[in-house]
Amino acid sequence: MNLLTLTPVDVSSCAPEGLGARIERPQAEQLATLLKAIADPTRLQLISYINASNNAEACVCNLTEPLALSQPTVSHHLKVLAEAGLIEREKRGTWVWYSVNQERWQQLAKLFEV
Amino acid sequence: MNLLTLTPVDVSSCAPEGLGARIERPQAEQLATLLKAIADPTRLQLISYINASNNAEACVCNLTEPLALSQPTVSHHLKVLAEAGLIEREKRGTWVWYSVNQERWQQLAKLFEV
DNA sequence: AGCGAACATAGACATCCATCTATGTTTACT
DNA sequence: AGTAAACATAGATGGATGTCTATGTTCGCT
Repeated sequence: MNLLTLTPVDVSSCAPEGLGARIERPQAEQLATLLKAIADPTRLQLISYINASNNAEACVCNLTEPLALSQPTVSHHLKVLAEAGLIEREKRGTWVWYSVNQERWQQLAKLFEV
Repeated sequence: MNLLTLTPVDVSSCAPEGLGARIERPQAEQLATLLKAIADPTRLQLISYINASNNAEACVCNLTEPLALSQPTVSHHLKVLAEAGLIEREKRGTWVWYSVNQERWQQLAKLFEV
């Protein structure tokens, strides 16, 4: 359960041909795990807020107030997104800066190209 | 709760600028509802199986066996997808044929174009 | 060293959800 | 009309999940 040693699912190998061909259970489960990470209103807002920030990055303290959520709740959601490989973590001093993994995001887009 | 009178969310207006700009709670919730519909391994398989079938359509009885699920469970998932506007229903005699709404599917893809 | 700020983790709790069995509804066929 | 098949709906149940409060950890500053 170490965040740093997590190896996120390889999106491009999840469904190489998108959803045009039959996918079997293991691939479907990996894909679903990835999609579940973004299928939450709070996490969608977090991603959009990070993208809309200066340098397209934000720390936790920048996100709690506009979302009106407690700090642990925001941390929890960021962890879910990070475990899915959709955002990246960078610690600078006391602050932790999160940014969207654009490459991974583009891989996701390919899933919908039927 | 009538399936026929449901008016699915207009995907294109959900997040007109993708997730590059801040989205507020109501839009985020609509989007999440849509994404939750596909964030399930069984429903991902259903979509892929439908797409891979003859004429890109399938009836319930074609889907229960390969997915090893009960018929009511399959019907339930198809209903969720239909309510999200991602698949379409067409009754012919005793059979009900489901097909993927390609237009709506393409709209989804645009959400990931950051 | 000690304190405060930023963030993570743990645990609790209420709600949602995927699945099942049982049953209802519609259609085709004899 | 009666029966069987295809599908939907209802209700139950175990497990996942979003949120909170309380607490731990790390870092900078005096």
